[in-house]
Amino acid sequence: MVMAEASPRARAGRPKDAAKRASILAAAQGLFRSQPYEMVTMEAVAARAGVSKMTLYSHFADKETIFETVVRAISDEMMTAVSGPDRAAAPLRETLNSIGIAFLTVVLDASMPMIRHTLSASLHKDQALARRFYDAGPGRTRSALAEIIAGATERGELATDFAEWAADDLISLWEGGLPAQLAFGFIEQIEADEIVRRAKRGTEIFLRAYAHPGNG
Amino acid sequence: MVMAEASPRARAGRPKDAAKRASILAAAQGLFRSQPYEMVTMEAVAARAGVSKMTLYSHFADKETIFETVVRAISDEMMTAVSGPDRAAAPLRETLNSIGIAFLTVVLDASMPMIRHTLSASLHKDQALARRFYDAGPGRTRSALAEIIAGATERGELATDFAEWAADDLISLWEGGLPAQLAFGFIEQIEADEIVRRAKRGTEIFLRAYAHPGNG
DNA sequence: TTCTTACTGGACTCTCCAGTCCACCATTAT
DNA sequence: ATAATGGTGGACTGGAGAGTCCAGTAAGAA
Repeated sequence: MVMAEASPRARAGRPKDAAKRASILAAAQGLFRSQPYEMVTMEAVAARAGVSKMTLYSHFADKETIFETVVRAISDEMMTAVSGPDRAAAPLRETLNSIGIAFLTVVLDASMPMIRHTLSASLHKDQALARRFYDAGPGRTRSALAEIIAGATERGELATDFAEWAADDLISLWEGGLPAQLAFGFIEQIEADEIVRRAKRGTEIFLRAYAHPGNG
Repeated sequence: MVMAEASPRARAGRPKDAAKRASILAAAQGLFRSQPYEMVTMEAVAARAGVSKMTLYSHFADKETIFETVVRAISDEMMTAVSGPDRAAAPLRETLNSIGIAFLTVVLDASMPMIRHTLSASLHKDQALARRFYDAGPGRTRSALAEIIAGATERGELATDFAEWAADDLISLWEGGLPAQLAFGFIEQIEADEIVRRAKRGTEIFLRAYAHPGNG
């Protein structure tokens, strides 16, 4: 008569449908990515998920919880994208390029601006969530880059003053004017080619700016 | 018995109070800068302006009109800030620095993120307004920079491939990670010193990346 | 089978907010 | 003075959307 089973305890009655939960999240993600938080209605989420509104509320406490779950999912996506292949072996330029591509892919191709936008709105309520999101995504990238840059500086490949600032520079160069363009709605979608081009170009300029005087 | 006077025809009755109109705009600007559009209530604007709600609606048709007027005011601010001193005489580095400072001052110190945020939300309704805003502000800066950079390239001071892209790079370097920081709410206010530091640093890195091989 | 929980659809409550109406007072032109 | 318009405060309307309730049905657990 063991009460607590390790595995998810099968309660009596009909179990919740995991597929429904998934489709709710997918629907919400789609909507949160294409419009600001306030404009996403629960009705719309339910309709898009092909689910009744009550089911929404049975799986998630409220709108904010759904949003938070979506954000967390994207955080995970970012984490895996950025901390992808091991970077010890490859030369600096290749390493930076591949991180840049991964970063831009998530940040831009996933059409993050709306999410980011929404985040800043919900900050007033939940600064902790924003912090988590930043730490999991952009913040992690920044740290990883700073580490790489510091290493390259120690090996004499680069001449940087302060690795973290240099990492900011590199990220900025990758992004170029894109976030603004997206925020203003001038751009809808970005092709993979374009992402690669931008990442490579940003890396190149970065390396030129921070080239060690001795090299090159 | 001329009907149409050139000057604003003095209609019968009590004239509108220009000061009230101004205080409404000031109040609205303050609010729109500190929170997203949807959260700014007309009640709040009226209260902050020290004016009744009806007066709001007598001066402006509706909430969107007030917002648009605020945005236009900031556009003007940006324009004058950026197209400030004549730039023919001064050396390139100084020119870029002063533009950078002006740009950052408006974009960051005026705590634009919320406005930008709001803009992107209202895009769905009024793409034209967003375009106007961009053209008056960031777009104008970009063009001016591209022109300057193209000139410097012709004179052999810089080695750039495509002036507009280089302008994007420069702006990105000025901004560093700030827009993101602001969007996430990690930063509230930025001091003038910090702006100057960032502008100078960005310019320096830009010049290093695009230095003409021949120069020193 | 029977019990328990999940899901549906729709009606419903609550709250918030943009925008309006009204009765009254204030200010200016003629 | 008188007409015409501006401003005030408060009550009001209308709409939208979050979250709830309920009666009925579906589906796994015991």
